[in-house]
Amino acid sequence: MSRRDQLVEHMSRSIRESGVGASTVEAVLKSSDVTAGSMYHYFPGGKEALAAASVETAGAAGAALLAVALESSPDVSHATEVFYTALAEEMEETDFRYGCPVGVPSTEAPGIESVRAAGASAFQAWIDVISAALVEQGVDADRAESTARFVVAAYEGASTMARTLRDTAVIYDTMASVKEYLASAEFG
Amino acid sequence: MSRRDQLVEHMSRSIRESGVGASTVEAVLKSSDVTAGSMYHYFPGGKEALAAASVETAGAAGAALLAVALESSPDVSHATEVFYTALAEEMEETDFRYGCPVGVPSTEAPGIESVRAAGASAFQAWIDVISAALVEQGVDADRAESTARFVVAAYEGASTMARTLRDTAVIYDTMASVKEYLASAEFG
DNA sequence: CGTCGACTAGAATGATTATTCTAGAGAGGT
DNA sequence: ACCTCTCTAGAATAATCATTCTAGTCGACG
Repeated sequence: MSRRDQLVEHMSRSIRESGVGASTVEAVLKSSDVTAGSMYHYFPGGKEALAAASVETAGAAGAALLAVALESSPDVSHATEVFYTALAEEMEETDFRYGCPVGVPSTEAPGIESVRAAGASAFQAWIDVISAALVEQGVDADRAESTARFVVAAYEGASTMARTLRDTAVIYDTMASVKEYLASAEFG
Repeated sequence: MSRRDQLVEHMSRSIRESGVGASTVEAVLKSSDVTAGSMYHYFPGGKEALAAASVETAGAAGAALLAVALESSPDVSHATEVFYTALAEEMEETDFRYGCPVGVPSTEAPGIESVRAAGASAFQAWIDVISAALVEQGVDADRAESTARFVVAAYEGASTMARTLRDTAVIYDTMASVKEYLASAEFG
């Protein structure tokens, strides 16, 4: 793993835990065992550029994961179950320490334009993948797009609330409602 | 308005815009025209205590607003429309600058225990108000509670995404889905 | 072998920050 | 008038941070 990737990885972890504002490059350098010189070689834009890169990387990884899941089993309702369950399990395993690597910076630091733009690309990519799967299931394009937006929004909100309430119930409840919605509305 | 309230107000605004981590007491002091001595008189716990107080205040205000809205017209679907529409309009009016005063710190800084606890109280209070209104509408208690959790989660996620995408479409789409869900599921 | 360019080390710098401290103003009671 | 208690002022402090700088190392390639 290159030093650049190490930096991105550790910055992402720090952002998931504490957000961009409270993440320090000093801590990231230490935990990733990279020196300042190296970091400013790869990221002349400094902390902001590193944060944006970490959002971008996480966004792409999420989109890839979604795409793979929906490829092997194109049922959006089933994919919903898989992703929400994975989220709930990770929350419990990590004692609710980590938020979404895209959702956290997007909520906290959209004032940093490069971070906001990376978050927007990520969200849109996720929406596109889900929307395409819905279209595949016979939903018309407009409704697929708006449904996909709703699905991602519900997921992000559930993640935030679970971490704050320190309880996965909101994840399972939201999952159940989204699935009910998909069952009742998409094929009606 | 007391100096204490000024501090809470300006800290809340700063958090909504930039999160807790990137909010500085220096800036809050300056914008609220209060000196450091006064602040540490009211908040011996410093920045963290001020942030927690601002989350608590915003949570109570939100619960009161919800309660009033649901009292005058106890239809949860209608209240949903009112709140989502208000959110979308505020987003446009303020150029997507401000996030939810409870959701932002809860997403970013649940690692600060006092902030997390204040956020949890706020979310639970909102859930309780909505749940009570659903029970009033004839929904059984368990289902009311889990539906309320879903409603709040969807709202928070929509707020985050709208700010990042700089587009209110996700708010209206999420609102439509939540309303459809309420219509199809709660009285079935 | 030598040189060039990519990459690294890590101390130094300068700015920003939260917090503390000392001193005192002002109201309200006695 | 005087005392006391709450609150305010604002400079001083000490720590932390992002970034820059100088001086390299190392490998590839002529």
